[in-house]
Amino acid sequence: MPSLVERFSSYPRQGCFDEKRDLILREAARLFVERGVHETALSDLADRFSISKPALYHYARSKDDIIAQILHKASEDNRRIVAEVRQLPGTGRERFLMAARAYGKALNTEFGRCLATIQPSTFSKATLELHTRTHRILLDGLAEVIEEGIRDKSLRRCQPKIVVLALLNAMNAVVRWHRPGGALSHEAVIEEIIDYFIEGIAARPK
Amino acid sequence: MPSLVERFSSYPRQGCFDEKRDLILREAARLFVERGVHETALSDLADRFSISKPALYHYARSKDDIIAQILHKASEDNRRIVAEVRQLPGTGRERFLMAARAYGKALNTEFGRCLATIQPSTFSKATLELHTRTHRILLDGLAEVIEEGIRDKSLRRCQPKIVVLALLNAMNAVVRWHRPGGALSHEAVIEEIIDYFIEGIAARPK
DNA sequence: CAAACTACTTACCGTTTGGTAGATTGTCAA
DNA sequence: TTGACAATCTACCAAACGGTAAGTAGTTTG
Repeated sequence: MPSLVERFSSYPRQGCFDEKRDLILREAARLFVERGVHETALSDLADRFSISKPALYHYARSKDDIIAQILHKASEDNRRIVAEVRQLPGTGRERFLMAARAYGKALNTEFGRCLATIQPSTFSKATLELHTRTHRILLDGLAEVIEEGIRDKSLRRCQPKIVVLALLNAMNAVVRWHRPGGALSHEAVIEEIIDYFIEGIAARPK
Repeated sequence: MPSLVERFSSYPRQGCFDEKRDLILREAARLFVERGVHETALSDLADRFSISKPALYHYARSKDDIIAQILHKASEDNRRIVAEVRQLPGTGRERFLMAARAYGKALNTEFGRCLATIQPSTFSKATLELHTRTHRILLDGLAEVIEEGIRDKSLRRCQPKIVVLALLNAMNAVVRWHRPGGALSHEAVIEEIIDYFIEGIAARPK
């Protein structure tokens, strides 16, 4: 599979605006995860595609706009997860498992990894507000599923919001410490973590 | 209780070098957690104590040295936790609980919070190496306790390293999302999270 | 008192970085 | 062919920041 950079230069000079922007955003997300936002200069990003720094300003209004666009793409996945889990049949426990797996999968993309590792202190005020609002949707959506699990007795009594925050952050951190190529794949690690949590809040036979 | 800033100016002009440095490091740690490392200029830190920026260079050789000193103080706590848990009696499960609680307590200090939230991408190469090495000690120490719990049958079969990483990161994240003054204290939140994990990996009666 | 030292100060420097102005090149439609 | 537009370039700027040079109060010591 050709790298993002190779695919960029294979595009014609004109047209393909959306595709090129997507490649730039994905490479930016990769660099932000790898080195951090402040350690990634726009000239670094431009160099990766062998274009000049001002050329980036055709695809984004500012550095913060790059971040905002990345967050927007990533949070769309999260919105979708919440929307889908609402329509899923089954017990609260089963649906929570499905939602957690979906989140783990979305996490394993450039945008997902960036959303998981980026520090809100690097956001502008407007971007921070947007991020907070969309993050709330995910948290509330998942906590709701746990509450249903408690009601239908598939899960024990617990603090749904704390469970969700703990699980999401434990999964997010995988992006920081897990390096592919080892004994366990990203999916396997995610599955393990979900398993510990579900077991931890599962209803117990008396 | 007087703030760090107030305590600084109450000291005499001379003497009290160690105390003053400690206050500066703690305030730096607070700012790093609140705004991030790159968003905290040394002049910001100096302003908090109403001193000039070069005055800071009496207490640290560089900005990275400030970070390194903070990390050193925080990792001393972690070393102590590992050393103490090795000498503790009881099952693996009981000892893991104690170690996790001790970590949660150390987390609720300026240096602990900083260690938990700071991004390694902001470290210099030397500081990163130091951090990686001391972090390993904590991870290995805790994983070892879980392995003993599996052997003594107080814990079920699981992946000790993944459990430790998931738990520590779930706890670290509390620093980012928990705001004191709500319904639950820091300690209560930590206790909840530990409980989910211990239940998640506890041995089951057949 | 005077030397020596601690704990600062003001003024400054070099570098990096996000962002802009304005010219230029390639492409397509009329 | 030519006008219009998309895409990109070179050159540049202002601001911020880490860090340094050199000098100066206050304090202790002989």
